[in-house]
Amino acid sequence: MPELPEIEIVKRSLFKMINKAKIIDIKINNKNLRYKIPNTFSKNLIGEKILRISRRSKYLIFHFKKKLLLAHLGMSGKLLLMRSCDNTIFKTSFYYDLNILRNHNHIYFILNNGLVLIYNDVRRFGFFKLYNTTQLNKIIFLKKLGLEPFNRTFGVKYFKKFVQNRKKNIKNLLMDQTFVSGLGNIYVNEALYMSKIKPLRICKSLNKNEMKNLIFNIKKILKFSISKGGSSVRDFQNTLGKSGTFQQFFHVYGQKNKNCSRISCKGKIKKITISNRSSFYCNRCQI
DNA sequence: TTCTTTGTTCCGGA
DNA sequence: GTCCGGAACAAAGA
Repeated sequence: MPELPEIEIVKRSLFKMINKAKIIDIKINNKNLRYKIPNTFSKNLIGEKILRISRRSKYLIFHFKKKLLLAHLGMSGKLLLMRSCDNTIFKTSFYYDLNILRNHNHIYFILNNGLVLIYNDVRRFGFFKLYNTTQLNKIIFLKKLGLEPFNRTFGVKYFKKFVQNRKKNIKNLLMDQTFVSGLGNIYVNEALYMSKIKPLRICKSLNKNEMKNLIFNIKKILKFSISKGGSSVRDFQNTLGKSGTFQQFFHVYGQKNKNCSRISCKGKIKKITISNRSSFYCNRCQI
């Protein structure tokens, strides 16, 4: 379930291993990802050198001389690197001890540095889209996004202005990618717990201190998770097949019926559904 | 067999 | 026109 920290981890491991590599071949096993991969995809990418890899929200961007490749991992997408052995790479010479089903390997990018970048996605909700431009502001997916959480402008002033006349609850506001981009269900639940705010609170009702604290905690929790290699709940693994450990630090997500981890609090963690998504909160310290 | 899970888009109602 | 949230999407595990 890749959210911002997980994508950041993937970006960093990719950068180390394949930045400046050239794509020399592409094999597509399944075109039917969230958007169908066009027939021209391989032809337009073969021969291109990866000049830079960046991240915006939960999107990965591969930069080429005159093109951009936008990638989204959806819910279960994984990018894996494998070492190729000469000319038999598609038969037997991939080696991996990961618990990953090979028939969910949808795309193989063969690189000139002896590595193969594999896109694996059980649910096929992820996508790749190639653009004939190097300008990020031409990409509609990115244009719609709100501020990055680490942006300095993401503060109380921005929050106040955005929630004016809004009736949304705070959980849904934080999930709204046009408000702040990169958070998903896990980090929203955890950030609200840290901030002692109940997920059902109407966003307008937060006072200035609560807003300030919540914004601070969002930045803090994302940074901490990145430092732990992200969370490995269900499907997430980084590009080298390593799992993150942030899930060891969850206080509410998946903790239904457990005692609140705040020493002075005698509350219990409740699970409710908000907009078809599970929400977890302490019934005592989150107000 | 049914429910749950994930992020995003689409669509209908207020 | 704007805002909001439910449904849909794929697939697997409980």
